[in-house]
Amino acid sequence: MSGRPFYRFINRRFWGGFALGSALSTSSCLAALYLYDRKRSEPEPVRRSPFEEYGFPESGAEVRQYISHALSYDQAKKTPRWVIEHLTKDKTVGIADRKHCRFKPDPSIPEIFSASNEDYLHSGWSRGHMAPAGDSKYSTEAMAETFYLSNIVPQNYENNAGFWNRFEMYCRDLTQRFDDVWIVSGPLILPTQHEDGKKSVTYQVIGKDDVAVPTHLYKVILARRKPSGEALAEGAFIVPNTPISFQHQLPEYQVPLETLEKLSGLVFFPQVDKSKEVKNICEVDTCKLIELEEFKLYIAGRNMKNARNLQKVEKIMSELNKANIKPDKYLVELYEQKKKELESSETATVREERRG
DNA sequence: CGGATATGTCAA
DNA sequence: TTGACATATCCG
Repeated sequence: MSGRPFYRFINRRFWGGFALGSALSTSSCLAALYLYDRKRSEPEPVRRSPFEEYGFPESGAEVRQYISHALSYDQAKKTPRWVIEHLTKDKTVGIADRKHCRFKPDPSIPEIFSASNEDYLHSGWSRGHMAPAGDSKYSTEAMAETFYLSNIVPQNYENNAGFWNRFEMYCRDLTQRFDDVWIVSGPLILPTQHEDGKKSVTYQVIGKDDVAVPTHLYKVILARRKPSGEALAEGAFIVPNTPISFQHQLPEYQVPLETLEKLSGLVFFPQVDKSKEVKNICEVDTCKLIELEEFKLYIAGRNMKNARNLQKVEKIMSELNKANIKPDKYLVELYEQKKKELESSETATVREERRG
């Protein structure tokens, strides 16, 4: 159950009527305005959610809640302002599969404020998740909701598949060492300085809906170990929306939380008691993303599982060899297994063809 | 894991 | 004929 708040519906009817000089009487307009104002001064309380423990980045703002995440939406930019998720170990495992998911407009957002898939098609930008699909493997419904375009921003392909992807993997891996991990992700459009020293904010927009292309993406991480009473671990990161090579390390992009708050206009985790000690996640944990070799092996493993013929299988191995990467035990086992599987099925089809 | 794109199916 | 949806193939 969601949809647009009643006051906004009234508001749009009112202004529509006003512009047309239409049948709406003065009194009904005033009544509409009264309802609008009254509704604004008494906002509906948001549904209780596990995210409230340490507060949303904006209080009093309209918050959309899903199974696995919640977000605040920017109706002009057609992207989220921020997306918050509560990540635990058990949410990252399960049978939900992104191959069965599709990007689609969020049904709870009015069409005129929504991006569409066409906006992204051939735009030169990929559809980048803020709450990652891979964080919701425990639930097909939750994963499907991460594909709503309200959770998506235009993102550089290479950044999305590379550095940001590895960043997300690191966040998931945090659940191996912390019981609760809260993550806020979102886009930033930062000013640029020109040759004359003047600064301005400019950004590309794509598609008929003018979806705003962010210059940067951010993540704020808050992590907690449960029984210990140990200090919370926190980190804020600002990552440019451009290709980032494997030579760059995550801590290069860490900023003081206050810096990100100033740039974004948001207060993150307002209910965290700042008088208590809060530690830097990069000091308490590694902040180390997986490296080139491990990453390529991982990709090769995925491709190996999906391989449909022997030619593909051999190609995966030869390309690793070309990149001078030695297959690990896991991949070799996968390779042998796949080869056996495909050989038997191919001889079976040959037999069938002879019969037919 | 993160994506794009081309083509096919089926019902309105 | 079109749009929603699925499948196949490609890439890092």
